[in-house]
Amino acid sequence: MSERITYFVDVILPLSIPNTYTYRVPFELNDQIGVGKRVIVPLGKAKYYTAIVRNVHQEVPKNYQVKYVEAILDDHPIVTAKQFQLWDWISEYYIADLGDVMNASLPSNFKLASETKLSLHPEFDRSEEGLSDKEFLIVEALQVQEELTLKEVAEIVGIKTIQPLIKKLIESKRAIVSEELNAKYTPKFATYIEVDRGIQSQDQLSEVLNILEEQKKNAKQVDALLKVIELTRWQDGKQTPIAKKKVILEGASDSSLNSLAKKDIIDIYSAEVSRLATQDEGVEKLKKFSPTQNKAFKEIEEHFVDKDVVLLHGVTSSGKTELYVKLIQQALKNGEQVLFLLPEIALTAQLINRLKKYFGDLVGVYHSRFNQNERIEIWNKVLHNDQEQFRIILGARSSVFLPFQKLGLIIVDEEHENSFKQYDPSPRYNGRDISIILGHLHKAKVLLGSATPSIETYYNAQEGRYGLVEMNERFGGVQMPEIQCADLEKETKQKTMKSHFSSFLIREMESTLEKGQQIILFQNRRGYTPVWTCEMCGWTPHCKNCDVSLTYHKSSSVLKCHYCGYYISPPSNCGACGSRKLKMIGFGTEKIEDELDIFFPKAKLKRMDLDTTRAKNAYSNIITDFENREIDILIGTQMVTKGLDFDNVGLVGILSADQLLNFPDFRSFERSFHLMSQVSGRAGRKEKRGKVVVQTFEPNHWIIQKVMEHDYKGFYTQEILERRNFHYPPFFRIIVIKLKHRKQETLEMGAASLAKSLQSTFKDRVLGPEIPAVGRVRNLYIKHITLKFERDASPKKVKNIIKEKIDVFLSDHDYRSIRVDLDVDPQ
DNA sequence: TTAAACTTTTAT
DNA sequence: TAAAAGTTTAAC
Repeated sequence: MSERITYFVDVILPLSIPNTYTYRVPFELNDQIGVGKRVIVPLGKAKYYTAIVRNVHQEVPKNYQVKYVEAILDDHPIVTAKQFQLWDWISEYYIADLGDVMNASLPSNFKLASETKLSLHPEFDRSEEGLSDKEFLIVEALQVQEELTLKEVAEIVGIKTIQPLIKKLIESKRAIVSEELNAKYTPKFATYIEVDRGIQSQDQLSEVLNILEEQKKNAKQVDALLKVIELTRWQDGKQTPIAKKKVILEGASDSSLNSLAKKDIIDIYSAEVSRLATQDEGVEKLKKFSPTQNKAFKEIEEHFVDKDVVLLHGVTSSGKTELYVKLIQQALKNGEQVLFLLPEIALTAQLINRLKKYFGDLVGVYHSRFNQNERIEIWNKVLHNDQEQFRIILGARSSVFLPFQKLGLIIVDEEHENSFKQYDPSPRYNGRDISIILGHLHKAKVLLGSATPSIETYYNAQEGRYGLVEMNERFGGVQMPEIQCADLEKETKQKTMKSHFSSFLIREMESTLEKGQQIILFQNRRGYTPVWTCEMCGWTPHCKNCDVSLTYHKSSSVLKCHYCGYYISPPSNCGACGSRKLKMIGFGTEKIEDELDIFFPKAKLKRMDLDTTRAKNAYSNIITDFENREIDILIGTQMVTKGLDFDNVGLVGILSADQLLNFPDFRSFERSFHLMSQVSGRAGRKEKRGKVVVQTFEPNHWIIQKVMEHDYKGFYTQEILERRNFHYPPFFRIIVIKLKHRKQETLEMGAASLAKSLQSTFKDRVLGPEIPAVGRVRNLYIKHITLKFERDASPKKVKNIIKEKIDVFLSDHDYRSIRVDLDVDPQ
């Protein structure tokens, strides 16, 4: 046995705590302790948490009494050294606590936490003497149900502060509490059947059957055995076990199978199975590249010789996916793992199936719709570098946290999408940017793909930091769609508008429908929210917790707040002047649907937005219906712009470009260009040239002109100038400090004071404090301070100063209750 | 006065 | 994250 060395471990707790905590390892666990393993540790008076070992050492901590590690959960590390490096980087760059990074990384079922349960004291004599009403209620409930969680106790007595009550019950020896630690991940088991190894030859089997058949009462067992034999597959003298469930489904009875097992004719046993659906191997072969694709592929390979990151700028349907497939094939051949990142909304069944056709089970999908147990299985497969499954991870931003062993290639498709950025909770990371760091750690190559690259990425490519490969032609020579504007100002003057539809758009829609083609209408949610308003004085009902007006939801007929979920039924008279004349203004997708029903009574309409796709299969049902041409007009938000390939779309309509353009932030032009170009890309496939109609009051706006001309470079050239002139990314880095407090006054004074302190060091790089578009959410007032730093400023130094200033600020008694959140590189 | 609600702090 | 400690509020 090893010596009695006293080890300590620094662990990361899954909490928003700035540092690691140190625990002592009991001697008997010395042999098993290790970095990257999960341990159970006590925290506070009674609670236990799952923590990750970051460090093992022998330094005795001063200043506090160390507690012991309670247990070690893993035989092998579940977090790799490279992951720790990535966590450290994220924690530093995004100014986030390590515990938050851990929470974002680990599937939550890896974490067990203790739950406090209340039960009767064994010596409690059940007398009700001296019990208060509430104590009596609890004791009574405990006589029915042995254990109660604290939540249940709170429900029974109907109050929130139950701690004093419980304390009393414990002191008077009527109840006790216990901590229960429950594992959340449980492997799934299934029962299998095999023919006993002793009787596997044809002769032996028939002999057994003959013996069985001699007795009439064995008839059922004979049937069952025949079923087993019939279902069992043999290969090279070995049998593949079959699921017992299957045999029973085929008519064999449970009891006869058990009797057969007793007679050692078959073996019944239980084995761990995967929750992840498996299907067949990849079948599709890669088609021959077009000359454009060939050229692009060669260029990518050349760039990868001396550059780690390459931007593939290819217009919609230029055949980027095939290039990805070939790159993936090469990485697989080298025995490397591949990460394929996509924005969540682009992770559609269409794309997943397409990749599965090439790679079969080698593709594993990882995103938020998977349950936590499935995520653990994927985690383990990636960790153990499984050779048969999950060589390619197709996932949303959080898949950058998987425990890759040998990552060779990262592809980030739709690189420009702002949904790669996590907004809440901390860490507010950008999946695209992290993938570049991750690539660096693994010495893997990173390919960023987009039809409309982000300004930052394109700039990096222009500067030679990234390799740049362009594909300007659509595959098969399909023409780019023809984009036209509907001039809303003109039509409004001429009174040819039909509600929110221009006569121009309606005409185009009519002729498209006549040709038997389909239509997609795009409508940005913002600015279209339907609001309940008083016709007399303009009053609208507001949320009581947030500074926003309530929006009308037709399906449930309520006025709802988007920020906190507060809702009321629509009032019948005005809250200001008492008038009974209230009506809806603005229009959402629902309203458009209604109106279209009047204009095009024969057309089949479908709406696709957050409301209609909430149900599990709703999304793919709509897609399938559209593919099968059971829908003529599809109306939707952002969702319709991503990852969908249809080949009968004759027309795409953008209902209001102005709402996009006039959004007040520095990215609004970029976002408008991306969105309009992306939606346009849905029009026209397979030989047919599609049409796009953009409704706008400003048809001469330069962004709209660039969209119409399909001129990305023109757009970039002008936009990058604006960014340089006004000190925005990529020339400057932005950090937003968000301050929140219940009291407006405290917040205002605090924000001003912090801004002043920052200004003393950073001068005019500090902007604000400003009240954001929504100045109060969930009863908290909000103020933003924006910091802009030159690209070459040391991020480390800058962040240390910011942290220090905030620490000083929060140590002020007046301001310490102000909540401070940081957003580095906000979107 | 007191119980309950609400805030802030702390944990190794 | 959750419990303890500290502070405010509402009810009588």
